[in-house]
Amino acid sequence: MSDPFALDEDPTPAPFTPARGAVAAPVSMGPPPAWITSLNAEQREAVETTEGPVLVLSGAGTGKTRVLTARLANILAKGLAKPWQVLSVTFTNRAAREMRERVSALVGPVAEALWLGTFHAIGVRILRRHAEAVGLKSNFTILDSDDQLRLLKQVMEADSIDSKKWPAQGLMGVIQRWKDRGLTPDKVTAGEKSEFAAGRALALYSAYQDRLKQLNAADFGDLLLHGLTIFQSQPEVLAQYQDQFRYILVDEYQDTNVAQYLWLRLLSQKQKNLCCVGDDDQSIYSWRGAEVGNILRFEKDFPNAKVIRLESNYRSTPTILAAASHLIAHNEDRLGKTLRTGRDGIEDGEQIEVRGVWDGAEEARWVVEEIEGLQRRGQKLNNVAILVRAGFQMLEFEERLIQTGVPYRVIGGPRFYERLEIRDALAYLRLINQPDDDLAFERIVNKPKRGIGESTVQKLHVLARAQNVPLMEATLRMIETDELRPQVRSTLRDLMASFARWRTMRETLPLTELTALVLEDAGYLEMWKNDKSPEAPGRLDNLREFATGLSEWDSLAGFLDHVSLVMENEANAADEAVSLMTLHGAKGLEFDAVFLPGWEEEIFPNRRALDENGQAALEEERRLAYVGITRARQRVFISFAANRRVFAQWQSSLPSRFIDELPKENVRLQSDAGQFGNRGFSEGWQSMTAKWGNAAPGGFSSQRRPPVVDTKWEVVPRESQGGIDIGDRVFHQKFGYGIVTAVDDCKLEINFEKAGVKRVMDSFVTLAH
DNA sequence: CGTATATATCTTTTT
DNA sequence: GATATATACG
Repeated sequence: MSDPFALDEDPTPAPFTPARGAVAAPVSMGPPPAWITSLNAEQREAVETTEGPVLVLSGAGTGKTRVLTARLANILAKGLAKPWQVLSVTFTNRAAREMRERVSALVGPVAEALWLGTFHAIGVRILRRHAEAVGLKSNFTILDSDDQLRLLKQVMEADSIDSKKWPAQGLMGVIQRWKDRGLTPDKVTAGEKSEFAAGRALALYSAYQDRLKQLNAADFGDLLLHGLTIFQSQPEVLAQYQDQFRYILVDEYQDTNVAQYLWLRLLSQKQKNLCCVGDDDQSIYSWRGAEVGNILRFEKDFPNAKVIRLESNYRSTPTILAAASHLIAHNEDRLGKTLRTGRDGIEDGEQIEVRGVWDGAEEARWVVEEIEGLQRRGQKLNNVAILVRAGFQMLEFEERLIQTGVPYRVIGGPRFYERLEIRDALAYLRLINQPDDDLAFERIVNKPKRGIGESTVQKLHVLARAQNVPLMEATLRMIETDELRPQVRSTLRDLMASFARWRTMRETLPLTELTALVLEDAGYLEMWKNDKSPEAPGRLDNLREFATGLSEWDSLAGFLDHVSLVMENEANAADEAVSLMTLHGAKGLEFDAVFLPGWEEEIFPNRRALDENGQAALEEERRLAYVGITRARQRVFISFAANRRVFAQWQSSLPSRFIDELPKENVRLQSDAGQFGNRGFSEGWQSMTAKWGNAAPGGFSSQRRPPVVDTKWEVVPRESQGGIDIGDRVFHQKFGYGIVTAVDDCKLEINFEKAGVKRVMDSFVTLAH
């Protein structure tokens, strides 16, 4: 471990060889390459200002990725640094992958040797080399949030804290926030004490960290936090990295948290060649500890920093830009930036479609119909996306897309590695890789059923704690005693022997075969073969797929890292398909046409977010809306439903306030009159929108003239919905009969006979007699 | 020790 | 409506 920078980990040939003709020799003469000359003045400045701190404020669609890749290519092509002397951090694996591909296209395979990856991936790479400095072994396990939660529950139980009153999830949040801010237990000050468990959160945090060390494991936050600790406690290690990284680039800087900021600042302190690219209007991760303030702090910490603004948008039509700008202007807390179109003589483009529908199914039907319409006019489905606020909204669209046979892919959906059978298989592999992994041990001791019940595991726990050893070691000791029933004892002995055998085979057998053998030997495959449930065959398929996929890996440790860090499924982008994903997942992407369903109060802006964080959360939700709109090059379709099923219950909903915040002249509002039978939905919806629009400050209804409904707009007489009072018996299409218990302007609270208490717009009910 | 039934909680967003 | 945990019973 003498030289952490030994080249053996850098798969680069020692001499720097430029790509096949792509780039001239280092310190090139002659005209600059096309990927520089094709940039506009600001972009070019951002690329060519290589020395000193640079902050690039780049609005949506202003060519941010282009600048980043050109900057990397420029540094390499000019020979300012070797690829392994350049550190480039992103937030998502997808962004990292894309950047590597694009830099490779410019400068060739040398790009492979760049330190390019997510904060977490880079963090792991560094931590594996210096694990001992924080009490871990180099082969430590990375825990996912599931393991993390189980571990926290154990820690709480050991401290006999009532998990009913204090859910472990809450503690996880508290600890995560501390870690996001770079606080190890010893740095949490008295003033930071959390409410959790009557102020015992800090003690629990401490205990949790101790347990992690025992398990030789780290959670996500640790990947960076430990790095910080190492840098702060071992100046010589820090100095090595400071010398190594001559240039540092950061993507999506607005989403860095304090820990990441400190990490960056330490690493760049010496050379000060730090380039951060971000957009405060696209900051959508404050719930994960992101601090937009890091953008402001940048200029303070690096007083001579050059600030470059990219405001020319090359992506969207002027209509879309205008709508997005108008919406985001409702935020008070922003640096202020004007996006203008970067292309001359471009047409305004189609108006934004806003559509109100009856319920979620209707919405899905409309969206897919529109998609088919676009497709008929030659639109490639790869360039169409449906962006939802939250994962649960995807289901309805999936169903409809399947029904109609429109191909789609879910991005960031239910993850392969999170399936139960895959997690079981992974637990076996983890235990082979790292015998201290008690969480994995507990998961599989009795899977398949071996007659090892809770009481046996308890005995093992007691011994493990008494002797301060991992469960696997405790088991080995226990089977030497006669404390266990003979049958249990021999089962465990067999299991331990199996693991010993597998561990020796690990060296010689390819991973695919090793996995197949382990699962077969353990009886795990047998278990699913005998399972009569309908999903069992699918699980076996998944396990087969899992084993096959392992053939790409030659090291078990490397694969396990991949699983922990790159939880996403590799989408087969080759096929033409509509993308379905969350708004968060869509950041950094662009499409010709974008569908934004579910623009309803409670859903978007999300109520829980508002409950927790009030005004700040509202602004973040609005930024999310801004991100959604600005993903589109040509068309934006926004929709909202009057009724939605949440859990198993129907709820009525109001259009999102964000709809009101769109500029009237760029919007085409549609409501299909007559489509809802004669019960007058469209009438009700019009009156609802009109009234609600009037009530909302800055609303558009008073000014705008939508083609479809405008004429009836102001005409709907107030009395037509009025006349309903407390105590009236009313009828609602979905909820049935009920009694009105409260009236708040046009909103009613009704106690339905079947559906319980609901809040409903008055226009959706009729008086019953 | 294993299985069956009841129940509570879940749906904000991700590495 | 689905899944994970709690409880009772065999």
